[in-house]
Amino acid sequence: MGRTDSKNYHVPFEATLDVIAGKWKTFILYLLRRQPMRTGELRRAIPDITQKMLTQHVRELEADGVIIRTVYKEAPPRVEYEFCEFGQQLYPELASMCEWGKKYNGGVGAEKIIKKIEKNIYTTPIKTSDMIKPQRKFLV
Amino acid sequence: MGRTDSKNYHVPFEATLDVIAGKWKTFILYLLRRQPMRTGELRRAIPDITQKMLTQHVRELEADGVIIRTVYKEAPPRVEYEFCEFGQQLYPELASMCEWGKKYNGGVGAEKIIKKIEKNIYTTPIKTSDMIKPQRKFLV
DNA sequence: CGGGATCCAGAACGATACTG
DNA sequence: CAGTATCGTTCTGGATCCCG
Repeated sequence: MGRTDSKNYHVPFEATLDVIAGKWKTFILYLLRRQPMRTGELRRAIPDITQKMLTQHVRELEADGVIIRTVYKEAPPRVEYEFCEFGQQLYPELASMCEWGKKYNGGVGAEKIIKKIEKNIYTTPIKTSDMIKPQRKFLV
Repeated sequence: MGRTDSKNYHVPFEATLDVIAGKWKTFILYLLRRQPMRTGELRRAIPDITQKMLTQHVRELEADGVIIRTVYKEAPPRVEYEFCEFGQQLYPELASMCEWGKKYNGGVGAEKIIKKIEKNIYTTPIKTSDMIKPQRKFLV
């Protein structure tokens, strides 16, 4: 994201996704979760990220109120990034997503169910009368 | 996403994001959280979504092992989508993200911290000696 | 009714060169 | 060291038309 727009969301967690989605944002947030880091540290820690993308993503996270950027008036210039208080409230969400991500593991965790889909669903349509649809819930 | 690639993730929750990110995926998952729905129901429930995008997103979620697609051999054709067991394990993650999303609320929740950034950080660089850097943690 | 195929616009991302 | 500017590429999403 990056503020300026102010979108309308239809779903509660749409906003959350909008803030943390981006090719390198996950990595950046992950690295900053324990301690502040300066620009160069982040760049070296993230393989293949370019200076441009690092700056861009880190600025968007700042604009969204997740991290804080501190400029030290020194020579050579020094800039540090760290989670701010509002951003730290994301920790439970991130931790929670870690759990599922590990199960999924690039599709490995989903293999079983995918196989099941291929074998059963497409070849053997289920009769309506056979279907059980338990009510589910997970919250607002 | 949509399987076929098998990416390498550097961060545990990168995979989770990859699966649920997409312009309409949040909405689709949100609608399916309580009961199965057929294609037309989803399309009518999601304003402005096109047939193409609905099919595409729903198929990717299926390929990622999150939802199941059931085809009923009837006339006219009837197709239903619902969370599968593996996908249901995402519920806590989604619920968790709802919480932060509500606080954020399109930037409103972040307003305070943004104001603080604009006022303090840019104009008054903090002396290194003044900075307190508590160790943080949120999990692997 | 549900969905495939095409073509296209715009956003996201990347390579490179340059600045205080 | 950190960041800006420009340009090119790639990828996502959308319009439109057609099919069983």
